Amino acid sequence: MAVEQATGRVTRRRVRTRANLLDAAFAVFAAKGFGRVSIEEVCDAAGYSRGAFYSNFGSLDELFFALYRQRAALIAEQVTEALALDGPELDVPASVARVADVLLLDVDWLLVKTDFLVHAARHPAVAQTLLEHRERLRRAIEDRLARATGPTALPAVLGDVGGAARAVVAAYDGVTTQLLLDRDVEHARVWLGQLLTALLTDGSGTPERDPQ
Amino acid sequence: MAVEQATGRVTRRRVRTRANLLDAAFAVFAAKGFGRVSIEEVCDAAGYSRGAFYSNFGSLDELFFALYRQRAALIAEQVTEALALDGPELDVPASVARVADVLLLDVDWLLVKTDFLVHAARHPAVAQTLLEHRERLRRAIEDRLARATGPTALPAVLGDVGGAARAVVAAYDGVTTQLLLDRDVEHARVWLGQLLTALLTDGSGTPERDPQ
DNA sequence: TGTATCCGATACATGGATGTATCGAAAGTG
DNA sequence: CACTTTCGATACATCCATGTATCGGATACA
Repeated sequence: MAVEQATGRVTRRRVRTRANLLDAAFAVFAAKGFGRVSIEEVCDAAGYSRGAFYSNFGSLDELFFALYRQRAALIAEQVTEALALDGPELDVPASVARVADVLLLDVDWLLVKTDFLVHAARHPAVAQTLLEHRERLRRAIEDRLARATGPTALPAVLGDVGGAARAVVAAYDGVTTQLLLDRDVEHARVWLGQLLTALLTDGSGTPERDPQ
Repeated sequence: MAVEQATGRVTRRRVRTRANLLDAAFAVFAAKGFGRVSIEEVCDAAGYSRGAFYSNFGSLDELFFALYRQRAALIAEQVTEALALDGPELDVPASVARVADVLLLDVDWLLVKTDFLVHAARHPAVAQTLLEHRERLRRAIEDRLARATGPTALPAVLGDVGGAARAVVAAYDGVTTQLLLDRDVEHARVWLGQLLTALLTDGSGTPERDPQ
């Protein structure tokens, strides 16, 4: 079983093999999909035996969850970084381009993420975690939008800034779905750009601003 | 293996068991997810033994594919029907409401559909089929939009009517993703409505029309 | 460097899923 | 109502994945 050492030694070797297992798992999951992967396949890919696995994780589910957390945190960090590059002014096309680069670059990640989504959809506790993660992302977008636009700057049908932020997430999810099928990253990028521009502006191609 | 009888008798019993297997498969797949389901589970749910399965299908993949085709055709039919209820005038809220009823009503179907998506994402031949299916759906929406709006009636950022239709599909996919996690069908419906209204209009809340 | 602890490899037992071969029963055909 | 064909149940052999127990080598620490 997975060792929960509350106060044991923190072995250097352990964190290395754990990281290796996670990396290998990412590749294997991306290639074959969670649910079509055996523990042994992950171990083979990482160059370990199953003993190593059971010493670090209790089950494939646990590994999958850890993998998702690791990678999602990485992406979230990169998104935050990309948004921080903006000045106080919100340059929609530029922001979108940078964020889209981060979010749509790695199709393997999208595959694993979708696997995780459909897994979460059937496990309420996991779904809760994922919802909270999405909530944080949404809030980051919301803050960014609020910082640069006035209360009346967005199309009224979306409601407040929160609605706009949720629309951004929905657009991202929608583009992702198509991208998973056609694998055309470049097209997905420009398409996401168009979509977000349409959602965040009045249709003239530039975002509405406060009446000065 | 699955019997391919080019010119045999068309047994009545056969079609019945096949249909029963498909129905049972839908329930089991929705509950546990493709990839976590064994052939025997499907047979148990349907009240047959594995002999019946192998007499009708060659593999779980084959059954899954048949299941998707069956249900997708059903949904497509209902969508077409819902769109046909419109008069020549395009009443965006009304159309959206009817179509959303069809598309978002059954969370079980969304689960199976997403399973199929992620399966297709890793099997190019399957992806091709799914892309073609989506293409047909998109075209139906496009026709419907073109019938009721003029060339300049939609926000310019989306490009032509084709772009608008793709935006509709993307919005649907995006809302679906969220719905899978929070399971709030009612909220998803109004949310999809808002989103589509925002995409298909100039932001005033009513669709643009040809200048008369 | 000694040594106590930890980590991961190996071997084993078990359960479950798969595919096939065979046979009795059901359903279509004349 | 024969009787031929098809369908699906049962039994069997095989394989693969899982989880656990054990043990030797690696690692941290004094």
